[in-house]
Amino acid sequence: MFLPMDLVRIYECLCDSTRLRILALLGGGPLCVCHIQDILGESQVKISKHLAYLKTRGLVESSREGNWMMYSIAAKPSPELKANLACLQDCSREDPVFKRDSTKLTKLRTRLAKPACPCAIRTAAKRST
Amino acid sequence: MFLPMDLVRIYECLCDSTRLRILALLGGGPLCVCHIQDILGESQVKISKHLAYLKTRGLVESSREGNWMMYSIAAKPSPELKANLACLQDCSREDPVFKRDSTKLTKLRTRLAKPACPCAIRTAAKRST
DNA sequence: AAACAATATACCGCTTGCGGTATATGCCTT
DNA sequence: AAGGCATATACCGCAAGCGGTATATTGTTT
Repeated sequence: MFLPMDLVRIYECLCDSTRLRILALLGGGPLCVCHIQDILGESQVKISKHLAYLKTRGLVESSREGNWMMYSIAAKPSPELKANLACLQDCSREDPVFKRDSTKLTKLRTRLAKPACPCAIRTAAKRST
Repeated sequence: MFLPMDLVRIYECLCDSTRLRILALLGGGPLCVCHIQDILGESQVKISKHLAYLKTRGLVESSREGNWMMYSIAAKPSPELKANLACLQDCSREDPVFKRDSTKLTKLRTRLAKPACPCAIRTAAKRST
């Protein structure tokens, strides 16, 4: 009665569209919170809380980088997690929302020579005014 | 913002252990409610409600067979559903709970020459006393 | 038509999730 | 040390899920 729980925990993480989008993004490598926030166009709290949710369930890890928090897919995913993330990447390939997100991400990445934070950009913009 | 919904709907179905077990069982072919009920050892209401849940979201279909209701995986599953069910079957291969369920199922199947309902057996047992 | 068997639904209480506003924390710059 | 930026947490209200008891529904048997 108790071992499908690992799987259930995973699926609980997957049954929210914001979290799906986050995971799809992180599939492409680590990101800081404000990156995610910018790409998804959602509030800071919302993103932060979903990240916390994912973290407590072990799908995601975080590390501080100065002022920013970098989030990434768990370094040592369980076989089930691995399988399901692969499945997600596969399913999301066709979807307009996921595609838009990933386009936004690549744009962001090219716009920034080094993978700095968009916050840096926002700050720069403010200063130049 | 709206198309990952198909995926979300699927994952919502997968994030309960009872539903996972049901889906894993149905992966092996159609079953009537009392089969499922017997194998999982859960109450009638519980099983029935989870089946209804799965049905409204299109993961599962039902057809009446005399007194029984036969449930089966959707005949024309979306690619996402197909992928995720395959993933589930894969993940469940190792799990003790799923294994126990499927063993119970094969026992049931061999015990019954034809795939009749366990209810028939229960009834017969009652009558013979 | 009456009783029964298999399944579904109504209602209830409890818990969890979700998103929002307000506020706290931690690091960095000046 | 003071202010600012990025992020996290507390609290709240609302909606949804889950499992239970009681009851309804539908088909079958006698």
